[in-house]
Amino acid sequence: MRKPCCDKQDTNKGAWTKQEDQKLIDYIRTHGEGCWRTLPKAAGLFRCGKSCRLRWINYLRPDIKRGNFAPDEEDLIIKLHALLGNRWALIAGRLPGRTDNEVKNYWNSHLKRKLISMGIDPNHHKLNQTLIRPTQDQCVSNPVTPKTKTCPENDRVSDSASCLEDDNTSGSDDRLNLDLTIAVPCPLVPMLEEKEGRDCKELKGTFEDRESDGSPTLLLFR
DNA sequence: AACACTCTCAACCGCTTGTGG
DNA sequence: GCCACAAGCGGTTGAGAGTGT
Repeated sequence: MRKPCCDKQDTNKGAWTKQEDQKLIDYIRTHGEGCWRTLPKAAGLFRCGKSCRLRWINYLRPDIKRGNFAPDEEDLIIKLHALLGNRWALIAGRLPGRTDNEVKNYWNSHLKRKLISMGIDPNHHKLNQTLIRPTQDQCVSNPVTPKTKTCPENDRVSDSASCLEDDNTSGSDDRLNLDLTIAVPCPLVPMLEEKEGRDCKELKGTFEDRESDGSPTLLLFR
């Protein structure tokens, strides 16, 4: 039988108070992240270490990007989900400033439903046979760049689905190579541009499975 | 205004994975 | 290789906010 991660009798549960948040922030600022098991006691918190870790990672970390997901982020999540499944931490790792919890919640509350409403199976990212696809009148494909369909409701998602369909039919190549277009978060653009010495507002990327752990690496290029 | 219902998201729980002895 | 422990992850829950009637 596994030992509980903390003495449940002495721990607070539920929503965090401002004071608790401040204690955690102050402690981590001084001592850094790590050793979550001993942190609560050291920081004077009556919380279990896991709870502290979660609070920090999902809410208090200074680099967290809050607010609505951009269409580009939505698109990327859908593509990554098709690629990786429910591996939220991996997906979140490709979205700067987003946490696994946030991505998971957004998927469950928005994207999943969106795909379903469009007749796409969110688990397998395949079009249901019964789907009534938008007519030419409703959804005009750009003959030059299929990625820029103009469709009411949302085009990017349908685009993701169609692109994934293509991916699925392209055989069982082990090497992942998704052609993606992502928007770089605004605060990062100047940094990137300085580093790259060029306009980086829109970059193209591809995933390549070239790391020993098998996780795909996002390579940016133009 | 009051109630019911739905939605969102922070937080919890339990399992898995990684690491050091 | 085995064990114990800590950290990480994904599924699930529930409180509170929002919306409809």
